[in-house]
Amino acid sequence: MPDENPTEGGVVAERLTHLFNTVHPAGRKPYSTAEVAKAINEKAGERILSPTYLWQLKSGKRTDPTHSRLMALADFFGVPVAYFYEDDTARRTDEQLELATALSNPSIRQLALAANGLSDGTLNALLAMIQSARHIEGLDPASDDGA
Amino acid sequence: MPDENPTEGGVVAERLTHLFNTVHPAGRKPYSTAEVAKAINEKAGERILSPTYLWQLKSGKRTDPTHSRLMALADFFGVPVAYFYEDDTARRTDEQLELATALSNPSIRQLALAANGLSDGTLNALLAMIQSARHIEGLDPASDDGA
DNA sequence: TAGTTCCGTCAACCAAAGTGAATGTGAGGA
DNA sequence: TCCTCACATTCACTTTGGTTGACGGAACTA
Repeated sequence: MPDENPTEGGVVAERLTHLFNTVHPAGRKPYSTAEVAKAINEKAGERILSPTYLWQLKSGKRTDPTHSRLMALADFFGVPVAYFYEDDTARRTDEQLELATALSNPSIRQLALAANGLSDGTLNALLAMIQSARHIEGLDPASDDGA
Repeated sequence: MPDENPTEGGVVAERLTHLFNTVHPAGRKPYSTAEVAKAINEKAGERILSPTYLWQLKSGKRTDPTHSRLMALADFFGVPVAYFYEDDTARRTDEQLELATALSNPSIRQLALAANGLSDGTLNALLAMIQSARHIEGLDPASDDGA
């Protein structure tokens, strides 16, 4: 039988795809499966998974990985293991994912920490400044899908 | 032959054995593997694992179960999945998420997100501005404990 | 246009996870 | 003593997680 159903086929696939699309250094296109596999293996110092298998997981051909491999993946993307299976963990994590990648830039982390405690008025003024800077540098307006 | 080498079979076996020994209704002897397997399968409404396999995990003959099975076991014994592994991975990701939640001020979130992708020069300029704003508003200079 | 490289995709294969059925053993019970 | 029941243990077998190697297409270069 042709398995078309994307939700039944695998939550893991869905979440993984989402991670690939969203978690990557700014100004860079998404990681390839080969890159991620290589990074994971090198960090671990042993072979954890192959590029092909990672692709199979991502595309739903394989659905239920060994816990140790899932841990390695979660670690790489900086999400808790439960992200791949539990809905509200995923939702909460997603909200923080974009912020977390932004904060992987040391300058931005510094910025955020420095801004902590400032009055709302000042924060708004700063935000306005940043928005025009984005415009000047030819970036998209920052998405503000506030909770 | 005396007790098997406890490290040989892996952490999972050790933890699982401990759970079998300690987690059971008072005034009752420990669950048998068959009991646990049956309980898990009945609760799930489908076959998750066999008694034999559970015993193999417990005794270290099998070491790296599928994540879904591990979840079922953790659920039965009422422990988090991470319990079965020496999970400093989990601890590290948790810390990461803490940083994100710590910055729960929506304005600062917005600020950080908007700043994402800006050039280093602009970021430095912004940081300088923020620093003087702190001064003006009578706040301490932002601590910059790097790393 | 041809050569190179990287990537996603696929199919055949291998190894390890997971099962079923049989054997051994000790505790009751008639 | 013999039977039986519940459990741990073992092993040959099946299933599926995971790998290897190859192919075609897109992007870059000469």
